[in-house]
Amino acid sequence: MTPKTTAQLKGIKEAREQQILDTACRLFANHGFHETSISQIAREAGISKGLIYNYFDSKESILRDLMKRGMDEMYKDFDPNHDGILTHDEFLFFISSYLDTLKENREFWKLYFAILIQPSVINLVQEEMMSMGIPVFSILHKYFEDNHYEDPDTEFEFLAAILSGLAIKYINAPEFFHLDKLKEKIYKLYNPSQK
Amino acid sequence: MTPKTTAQLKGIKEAREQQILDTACRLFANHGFHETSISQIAREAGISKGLIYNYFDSKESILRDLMKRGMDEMYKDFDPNHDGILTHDEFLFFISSYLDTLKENREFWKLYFAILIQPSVINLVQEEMMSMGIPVFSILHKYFEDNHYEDPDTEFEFLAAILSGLAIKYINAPEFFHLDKLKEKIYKLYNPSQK
Amino acid sequence: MTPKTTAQLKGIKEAREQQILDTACRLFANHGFHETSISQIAREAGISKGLIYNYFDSKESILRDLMKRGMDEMYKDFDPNHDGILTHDEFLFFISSYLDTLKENREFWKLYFAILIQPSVINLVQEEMMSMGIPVFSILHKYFEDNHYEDPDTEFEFLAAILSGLAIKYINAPEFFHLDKLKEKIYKLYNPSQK
Amino acid sequence: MTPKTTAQLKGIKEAREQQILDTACRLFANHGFHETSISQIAREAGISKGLIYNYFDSKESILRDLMKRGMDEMYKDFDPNHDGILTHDEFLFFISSYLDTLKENREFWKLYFAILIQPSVINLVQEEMMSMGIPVFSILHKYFEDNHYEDPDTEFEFLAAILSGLAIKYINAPEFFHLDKLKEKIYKLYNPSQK
DNA sequence: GATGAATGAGTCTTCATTCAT
DNA sequence: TATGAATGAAGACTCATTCAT
Repeated sequence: MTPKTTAQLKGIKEAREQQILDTACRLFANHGFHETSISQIAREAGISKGLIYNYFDSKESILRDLMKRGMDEMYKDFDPNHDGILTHDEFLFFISSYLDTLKENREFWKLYFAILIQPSVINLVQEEMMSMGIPVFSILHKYFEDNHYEDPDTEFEFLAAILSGLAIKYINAPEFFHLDKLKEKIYKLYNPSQK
Repeated sequence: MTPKTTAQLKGIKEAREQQILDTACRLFANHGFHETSISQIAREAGISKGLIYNYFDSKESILRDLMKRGMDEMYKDFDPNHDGILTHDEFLFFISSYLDTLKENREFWKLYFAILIQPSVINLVQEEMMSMGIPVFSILHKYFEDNHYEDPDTEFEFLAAILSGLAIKYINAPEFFHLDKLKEKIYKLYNPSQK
Repeated sequence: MTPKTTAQLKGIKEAREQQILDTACRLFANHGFHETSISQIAREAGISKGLIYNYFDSKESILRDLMKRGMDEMYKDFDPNHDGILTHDEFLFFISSYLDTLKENREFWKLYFAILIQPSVINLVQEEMMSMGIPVFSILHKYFEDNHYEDPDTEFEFLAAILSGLAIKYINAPEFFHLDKLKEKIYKLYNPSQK
Repeated sequence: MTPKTTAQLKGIKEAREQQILDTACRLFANHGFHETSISQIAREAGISKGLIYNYFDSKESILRDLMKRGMDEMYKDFDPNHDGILTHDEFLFFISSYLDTLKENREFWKLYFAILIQPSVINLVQEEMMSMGIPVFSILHKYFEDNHYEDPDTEFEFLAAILSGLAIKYINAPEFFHLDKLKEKIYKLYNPSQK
């Protein structure tokens, strides 16, 4: 009577979904969103074009899903006790895990920055990026205020630039960019004794 | 009556070419390369689609030309006496004029970073970017060596990250990014007294 | 425990079949044949896509079946004693029940006329329509001959036009078309005293 | 300097546009709107798919154009002096030219009724059909009022049904439908002496 | 019998590029 | 030189139909 069990179906669906997202992330990141075709994703994921539309409403929605999951992953180590306040240790821990995630999720970061830059694409995922990004930014900003930095605005902007710059450089040439040493340098920069 | 002189013709040709490049730069930067059509460039430049192909072989070649000219412009203030060596003042001047050019040529920089990030597009302009970029990078690196920085590699990578990061942040939100104050902060960072 | 009897199974099958046909009729009539998808029929009938193919060979065969059943229903009141001859009363009764069925089976009629008009679709159901339609037409024609109308051909054509026209108008705007009054008008038209 | 003259271009454009409309009308009428593909129109018009989009924004807009032109043509003989009032002669003339146009523009009428019936299509051209249809209907209705028919509403509905019915029958089987004789019959019907 | 994941051909539409004038 | 009509390949998306379970 009953065809495939619910559990079986759920398993298949989740595996397929992840398979599509992984392939799409890699292709979007390396070739661009508009430059990657659904056919290409299907081909590389080893499935048919049509099947993709059983799992996602549109090419855009794949991107949105990708961003949403990436953002969740990206900020999971941020402000660990979720009190909206960053201690110095939490601040350093954030920087450290940010640099670590660059290594671990290079493909996502490539995608993230490619999208950040393309107005035609950013509009598609603005909501996803904003919902995560804004709280992080404001907590970081607050950190500089709370710690009595002379010019918290500029400090925040500077840190944001460094973090973006490191990311963009590393994702494009990981073999020439030594994150561990750079991490140390940043640590020194934000060591209270030298503030 | 009198047929135009060769010089006149050349003048017209160059003007048209520049007109096409300017329009293309603006559109590529604001809407993306693949999202900008030749028709759109023609329309906004006030000429016909066909005419563009009298000046450029293809859409790609417009992009290549654009990058080539942009790079020339971008590094024209670098190492002013072309001795391959950067004095401290020349170093600061480079940073300063780099930040200035971000303001003046925001459109080009938008394009530059969008392209930098997409390997599939970068291949089209790799030659142009390399031929200009490598000497700059090696001279900067040499600066840190010559000035006996502890770890010139890391210093260079860090500076490169800062400059890229500033650019990418400023490009995307110029109203929230205060380049003048950031310039000061960087100056302090590289002030010998604090090395 | 006891496996279902053949009769029970047959009952289920017929119920399912009717359920599919009803849903399909409603959707085909309201959205068009090509605009209605098998998924939609399945969803609205509360069954799975695949199951439809246990009952019908194809989407087209659903339409064919629908037309066949509709035609049967449509002419069941025609020439009640099946003698191939229409008395005046039978003639009026036919007109009356035709108008009544427009009200009762508006959905089917919508479908019928939509199909009637599209030769490319009519081919799919031609056989069904012909096998029912032709006898009706010839009996009607005979009625005008038997009753010594001046020009039976034209009379028949005229009546056919009226009946089709009433249908098409009523189907599309039942709230603006008053079948009862129109029925009276037609009755008068065919009242022998005014022939 | 100047490429093709303006006149030449205009000539080409108009010819092409008409060529596309003619082909589309024939195909839409005979196979249905949704069932006709742009490729098919292009193929039968002897041009490329892409070219169609130089002349029309979309498949829908072809249909809209078609309806608009057809409506204009269709009502050009209606209420010739445009005073909003139909004399008896104008009334008969309208019926006569309506029947004539059925012969002359059979393809358009096929399209018109096919569309009238399909809810999925009628929405696309509602505006075009309403803008012409409503004034005509109200003037016809007024004719029956002005001429003191017992029940103008029913008279109007009846006439509308006859005209639609004649059309639908004729366009589907012109060889079996004798418009001239039917015209005479209708004339008699509306001859004042028999009112 | 019943399910729904999977397929792939087909649809509308866009656009870089060519070419007659 | 300059135009824009014309082409055709490619893209996102839909859907009838199949089939393993």
